[in-house]
Amino acid sequence: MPGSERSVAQSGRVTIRDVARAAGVSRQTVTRAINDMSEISQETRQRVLETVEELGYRPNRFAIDLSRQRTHAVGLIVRTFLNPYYAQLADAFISELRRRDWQVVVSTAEQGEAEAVRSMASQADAIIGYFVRPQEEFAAAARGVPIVQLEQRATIPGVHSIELDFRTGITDLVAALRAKGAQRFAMIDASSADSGSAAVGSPRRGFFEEAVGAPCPVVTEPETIAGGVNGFRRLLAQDPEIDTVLAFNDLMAMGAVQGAHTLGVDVPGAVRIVGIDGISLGEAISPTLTTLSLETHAVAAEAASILAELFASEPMPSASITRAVTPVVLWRESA
Amino acid sequence: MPGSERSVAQSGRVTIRDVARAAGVSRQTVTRAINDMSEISQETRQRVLETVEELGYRPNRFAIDLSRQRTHAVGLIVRTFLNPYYAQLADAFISELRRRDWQVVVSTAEQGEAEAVRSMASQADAIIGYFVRPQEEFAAAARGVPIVQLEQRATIPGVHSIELDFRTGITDLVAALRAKGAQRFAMIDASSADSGSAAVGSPRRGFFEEAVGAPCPVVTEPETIAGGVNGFRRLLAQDPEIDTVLAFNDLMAMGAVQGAHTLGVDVPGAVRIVGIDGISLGEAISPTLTTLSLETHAVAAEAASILAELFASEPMPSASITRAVTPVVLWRESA
DNA sequence: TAGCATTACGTGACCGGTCACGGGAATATC
DNA sequence: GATATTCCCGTGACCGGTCACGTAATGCTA
Repeated sequence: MPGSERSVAQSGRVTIRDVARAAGVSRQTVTRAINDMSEISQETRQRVLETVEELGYRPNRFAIDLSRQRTHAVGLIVRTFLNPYYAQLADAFISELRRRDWQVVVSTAEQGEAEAVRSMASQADAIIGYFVRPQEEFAAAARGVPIVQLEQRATIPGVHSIELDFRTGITDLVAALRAKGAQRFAMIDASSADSGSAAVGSPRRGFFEEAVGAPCPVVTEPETIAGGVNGFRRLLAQDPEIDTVLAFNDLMAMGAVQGAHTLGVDVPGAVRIVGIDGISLGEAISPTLTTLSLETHAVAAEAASILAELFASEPMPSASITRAVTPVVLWRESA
Repeated sequence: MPGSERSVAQSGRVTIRDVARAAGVSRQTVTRAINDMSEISQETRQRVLETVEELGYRPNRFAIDLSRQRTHAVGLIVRTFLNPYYAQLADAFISELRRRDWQVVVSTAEQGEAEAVRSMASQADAIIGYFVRPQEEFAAAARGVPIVQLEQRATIPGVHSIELDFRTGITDLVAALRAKGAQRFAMIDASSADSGSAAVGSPRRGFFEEAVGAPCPVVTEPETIAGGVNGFRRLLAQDPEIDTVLAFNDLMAMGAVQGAHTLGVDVPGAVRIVGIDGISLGEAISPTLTTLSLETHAVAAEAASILAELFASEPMPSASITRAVTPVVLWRESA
């Protein structure tokens, strides 16, 4: 006769004790049955499992995580899901993190990045985020929770990063474009509405000008379709001879294609248009969009591996870990 | 002299006991300080808070949730983030659920809906999902965790739903289209690749034919841009006189617009094209896409309110709760 | 038949917080 | 001066699991 647990008959949820009592065994034996452990006979396991089914027992995940001291919730912060690039990024992360059996908690940075980090820090064991404001602003809000920053290189201890090697990607792109006959380059840059410094222009622009090697027309627009339309119009007004336009991202590039269409400019016949991102929607327009793909799956895989390393090492290393991913050109019709 | 806690000097994390010891107070006093409770003096609170900062103490969320018996993780399952509609839906849910301080755990149903529900059930207190397979298939996998099903009405106990009133929405749409001169309707329906029954056609199609009142050309294509392109081509080949085309969703409608453009058919001059979804990207093409908006924000708000009701009532009601949301036409350029 | 594994199970302690109490000291009330 | 009240603060129990042990029963060997 097994010792009897002090019964509780608690209202509401059925606990492991209820199952143990009903099956006439101890809590530990129930644990062994549901977790498929050894040191239990086939018959007992069977009986316990049936009892579990009968009572509709569902283990409390908080209790499990608490006692196992295990951690597996990763927070993902992006700017908005309305830009398909971030949606695609999230999609890549979800499948990558799911593979490792990690929970993915998502949030957007609409209320501010520091605020998003702060609230995420109490819910997740690590934070992966796409931030535009300087590291210092949100790093403190993490209160010790490690952050993996996307795109830009991190330098603060505790903040790691997946760096996108735009220099190589854009240099390759320009070279390939030249080989196809491009001569007069131009760019539609994003207005750094909330990016750190003002009039300096984006890094993408810097590498672009560096690769082109000569000063070329650049206009600045908001990161939207409409911005792309406008940008293209302004560029053409500024220099009617341009034959190749790089846009800050795919959304703006799609706008540029639309703008060209409206103005009766043939793409890619008269002007080649290239975006940056690699969203699958680039195939939705005509001509389909040639773009510098940011390789979301590779980024997700690298970020996950950094996290795995972080979780495994004890204590957490304080130095910044950085991995680089190089964008590659996705040749479609617009260039 | 306060009684001294049995010290542990555990490796790794700093716990509430460490803070208590360092500040020379009890655990309860630390709790009072960090949770901004009463029954504590200003000076003590200050001192404890400083100690917290000093030690970098961060409360363990599992322990909190376990002892508070509080629950606030909502799982969101969509088919894929690659379709902007689902991304937009997720965006709406994230901001709605964040407002209520609920955690949002996301997952896609790429590995099958039942499997997604099963793994979500152990991580979340409720599941919101967009499912295409019959309720019976995934309802069991939830093991008692309440589900809110989107779009289709649920009938199984424990499965609630936000129903989209397509009958009203589509009837209104067709009437308005008629008022604008539409006479010969046609539709590009989605092939029910993984939807329950085969040759019957989608509910959207049913309501459309009901509203049109007469048999009209319908072709079936996969739910992609390419499907839309193809569908438009086939429709025109089948009946060159059609003047209004409804597509199953916005992605397909965008494909149809592109197909029309390729065939040299003027939109909306010769043929009006209307989608269903209301994605913001519909403004990205030219002409911009007229569409039946599925009101993602309203859907998110209703689903959240069902959840709030569910969490509040004790025990959880077993009957199905259903709220309806009526789609509204978003008039843009293509119709 | 003593000696030793092996199998199958049970018990106390613990994870890190919170809650319901209880109690001492200072001030107020009669 | 005795009692009541208020303000602070501490202690034990508990949330629901898991882990490290302990132990009884059985089988096998010497």
